[in-house]
Amino acid sequence: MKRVVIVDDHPLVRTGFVQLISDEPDLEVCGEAADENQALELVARETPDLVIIDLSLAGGSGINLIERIKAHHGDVAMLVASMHDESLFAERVLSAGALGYINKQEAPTNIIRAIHRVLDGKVYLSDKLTERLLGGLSGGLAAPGQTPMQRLSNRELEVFELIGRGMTTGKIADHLKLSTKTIETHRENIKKKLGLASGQELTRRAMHWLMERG
Amino acid sequence: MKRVVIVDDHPLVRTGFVQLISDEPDLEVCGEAADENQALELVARETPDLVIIDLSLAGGSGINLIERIKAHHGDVAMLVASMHDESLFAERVLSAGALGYINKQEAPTNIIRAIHRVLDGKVYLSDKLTERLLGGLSGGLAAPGQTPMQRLSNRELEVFELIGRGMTTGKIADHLKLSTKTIETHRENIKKKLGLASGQELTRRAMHWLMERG
DNA sequence: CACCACCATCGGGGATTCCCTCATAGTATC
DNA sequence: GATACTATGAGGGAATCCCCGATGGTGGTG
Repeated sequence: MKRVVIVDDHPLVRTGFVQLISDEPDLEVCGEAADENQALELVARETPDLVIIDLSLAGGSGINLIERIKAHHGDVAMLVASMHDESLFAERVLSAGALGYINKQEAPTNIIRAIHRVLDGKVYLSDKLTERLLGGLSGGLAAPGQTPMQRLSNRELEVFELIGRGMTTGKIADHLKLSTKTIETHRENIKKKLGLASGQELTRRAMHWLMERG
Repeated sequence: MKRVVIVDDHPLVRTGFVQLISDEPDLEVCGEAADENQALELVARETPDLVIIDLSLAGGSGINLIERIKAHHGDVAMLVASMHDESLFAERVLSAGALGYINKQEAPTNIIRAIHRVLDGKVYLSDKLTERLLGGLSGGLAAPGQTPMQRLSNRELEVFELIGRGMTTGKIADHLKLSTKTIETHRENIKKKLGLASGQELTRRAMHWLMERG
């Protein structure tokens, strides 16, 4: 019998999880929390096998909670449930210490599957995202253990940063005194290295990256 | 015994509602729907006393659904449940035909209270919001220029949100079954109303806005 | 009712960007 | 030197951006 703790600031969603998990013969809910402090206290007291964490917690993005649980109870499995598009957060969530990322819109069957996979110590991501992440790695075998970001050349990083500042392709070309075509190529290469599907996503990613380092 | 239909694209939240409502002696759930079409068909077939509607439905902002239900079944009560901050949507929702607006973060007690009020044909809003709306009426009639965001029309708000999700113009047109040209015009008008200079800025603003409200 | 303001829906047309593919010179790395 | 990566650029078709304008609908206001 695996014991599960649920962290979500929406009572309705918590109830949904409890119902879903209670229907499984090998799972039981041993506690609910609505915020970060409650969650930490609960995990310390109950020492559950799994913690399900909502990303959009009020106050403290959820990622922080993952890191703190990881630090104090390294052996507990964590599954993140979010309503955001995964592509934005999945990597950060994994590197913070969680084992899986699932969207709340998913069918209950998939949620259950994710829970079981994570309890087995395996990573769970949607097929689409797994594809994307693995694709990014296989694209360049040259630099194995590196972050996708670290694989960017200096020039590419420079362009990436300017994109994050909201500059258009033309402005960047102007600013760096290069051809528009060159910037377009850089954009393509960056997208390839980071495993991004569209220019919009590139802009999005660049912005987020900039925000994290002031 | 009052009969309730639930419209929400998150299975977990639906389960939560069902649980919550089943615990009330005078309420029962007579159907669930995950999108607009299912919802309309269900309401026509079951003729419930109350429809609980999630605002952030995938495809057709929920406001549209309210209007269509109002048009075809004017006598059914509608309560909107959202995870968004009420201030932006409450007025739109009421003028579209719903009787109440509640945040999913609310305690179950409050949700039940809202359901009962709306079933009685009365308006339900949070204390804070009631205050604000009434205050707005009595205090200054200069109600017009509130937040720039509030000056967006329903459709524009819908497009804005999809932009924030990273959808391209084409995807949005496809998603809403509209011409690309229409979406382009909406983008232009949004930019004008929010005082944005470029499409990049529009994307940026839309993303930020989305992140702040989960 | 007539009028006006706004809304939602489309189109034209030129400038720009996107996206994919290819190419060349320089520079490491081995 | 051979091989890889980097930085620079081009070609071309599709899509988008951004400035116009247009139509029908709806909601108020005199």
